[in-house]
Amino acid sequence: MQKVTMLDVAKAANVSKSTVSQYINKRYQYMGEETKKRIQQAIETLGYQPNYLARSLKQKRTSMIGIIIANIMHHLSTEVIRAIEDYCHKYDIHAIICNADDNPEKEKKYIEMLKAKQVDGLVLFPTGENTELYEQMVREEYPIVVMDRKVEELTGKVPSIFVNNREATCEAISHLLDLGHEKIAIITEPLTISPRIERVEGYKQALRERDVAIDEKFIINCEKMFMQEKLDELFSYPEPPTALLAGNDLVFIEVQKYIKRKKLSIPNDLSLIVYDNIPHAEISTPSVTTVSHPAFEMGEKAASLLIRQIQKESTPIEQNEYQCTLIIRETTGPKLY
Amino acid sequence: MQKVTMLDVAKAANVSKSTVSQYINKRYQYMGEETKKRIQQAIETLGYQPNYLARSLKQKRTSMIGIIIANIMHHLSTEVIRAIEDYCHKYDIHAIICNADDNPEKEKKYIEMLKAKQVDGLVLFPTGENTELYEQMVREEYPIVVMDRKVEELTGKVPSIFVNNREATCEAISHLLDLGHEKIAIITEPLTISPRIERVEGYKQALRERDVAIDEKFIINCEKMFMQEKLDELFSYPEPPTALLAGNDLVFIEVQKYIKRKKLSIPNDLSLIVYDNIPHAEISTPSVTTVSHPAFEMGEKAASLLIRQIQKESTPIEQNEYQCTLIIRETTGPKLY
DNA sequence: TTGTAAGCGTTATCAT
DNA sequence: ATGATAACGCTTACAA
Repeated sequence: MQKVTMLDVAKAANVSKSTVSQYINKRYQYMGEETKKRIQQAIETLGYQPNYLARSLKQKRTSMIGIIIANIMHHLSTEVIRAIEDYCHKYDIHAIICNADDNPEKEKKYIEMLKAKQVDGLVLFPTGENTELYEQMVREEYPIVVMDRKVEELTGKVPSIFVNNREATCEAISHLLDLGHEKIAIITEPLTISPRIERVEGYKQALRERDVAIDEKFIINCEKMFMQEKLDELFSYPEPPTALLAGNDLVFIEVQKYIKRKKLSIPNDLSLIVYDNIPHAEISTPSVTTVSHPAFEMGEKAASLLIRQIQKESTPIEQNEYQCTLIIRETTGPKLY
Repeated sequence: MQKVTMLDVAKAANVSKSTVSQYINKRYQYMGEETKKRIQQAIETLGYQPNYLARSLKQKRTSMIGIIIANIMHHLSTEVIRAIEDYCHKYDIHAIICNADDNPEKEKKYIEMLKAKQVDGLVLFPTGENTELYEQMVREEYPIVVMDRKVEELTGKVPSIFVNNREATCEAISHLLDLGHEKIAIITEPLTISPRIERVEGYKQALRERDVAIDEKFIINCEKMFMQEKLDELFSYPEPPTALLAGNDLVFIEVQKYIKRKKLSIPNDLSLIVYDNIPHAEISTPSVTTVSHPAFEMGEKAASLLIRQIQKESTPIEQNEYQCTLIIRETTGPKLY
């Protein structure tokens, strides 16, 4: 295995380590043609591969960044990751992905691990629970970009990327109202993080703007494992909802299960909007009306902001707000039968 | 940022670097209680975090492995990755995922990059096109586990994990025959890698076993971008197929598009089986009959085989064949209307 | 144009 | 029980 070192190459080429190093790093300003050839020759015959570890240790940068994802199961996460990776690729930077699984312990562990591995910076979808750690990183001026979830210790202190949850949800609900729905429900996971709170706010705002009474029974916030029973309850009311907004893609799965179990016909029995990009929205039958993130742009922006920080360029500590858009498809379309 | 080093801790605690190192590595066989406390104290007040880079350089192991995925878009990939990560986690090993995107160039680049980063070993879903590189790794006795695709340079030389593509496909087609179908089509991507070839073989075998004529027109192997037109052609024959096997999850997407475009009703107009685990097979409507991989076990096995090699334990160079299973759901069920 | 040597932050081998 | 000191494989002044 990897045993051939730069010194071996140097010996084989009859030059010194440093000359080989120059060659490897393409700093052949004044290097003799002859020497280059000998070195290249030696590298090939020995099958030499530089040891990035050693280089990183010396250079104090690893050309790696970390991405701490709150929950990898969200499709948005994978899209953003992909965009970040693609962007980093251009800079020969490698991204290491860690899934905190909505668990602050894991988040902490991963952040510490990545820093120990000397990654040059972090894109963070925070759980929100590691206050001290966040503050410490801000103090250290460790390069960070925060995404998706607002946490007090970080907003205004590091570049951030959010979306217009409130407004986009408001627009979605307005669309349902336009279609004539009056009994509209919303179902989300517990209101522990900012996007969920903002989405419920947007829901209420839309109803208020149109003078539709807000019925708290139509607002469900619970863990996924309790959603089946909550949905049972919801639809057993005398006047059940005729439209439903699923607060994210994972919630949608629960809704789908319910729909299947009750053999509901969509959109005949129930109109449906799903928050978040979901993979088969377009091609499933019926196709799914969604509130969709510009995931690609968000990821690109995150990567560029992080890389700027790493390269010590002045980086505006701004909150970048991206616009989610309502994409109307068949689940809110005209009745099918 | 990270500037506090072991030496700083040593000074603060009034001991030497080596003592701190002992402490960090929990080798306090003979270490004084008093000393331990002082060191711990110093670590905390300084906020010291060990530099894994330096450690790895010295120890010649990084506690990282690489996973080269041929195509991350396959759901099987993500499941296997997840299983590998979980398993590695127990050994404090971190997995770095690289997506070769079915591109041999990228595969080569990533393999070389990962080796340069000194990862301790590789789980490889090979594209099959990097003959020399594969052979080189075998020569170097670099720890490797190969998955999913058989390539000549590697089989029999490194531990491998495959599935019974032929038999499982045969079973799937037999099921369709049992249901009374006689016009059964199969659609896959081009026959460039072993699993696809084996699946088509299984298809033919099933028909032969039941004395059903093989109609080459019913065997489609083409790039995804041409599938729509091929499907148009397929269903415009005088006697179009009444059942279809989609050769993997990505092909299924194309099939879904077609179904939607033609407003086919499944399984009334067409029975459907999809090879590969697909995420919503169970909860979509109609639920999808699949030939499903034991992805979790495969991933675990891969990880364990790799870790054994890394730890220099004797590792059997065997081909582990896992069994795919036919899971019958509604797309091959009785007609719905 | 190339070589010498110091250092990056650890671990590991000896001494003490 | 703890400390000196030499690696690990590379980069980078600076010297030649």
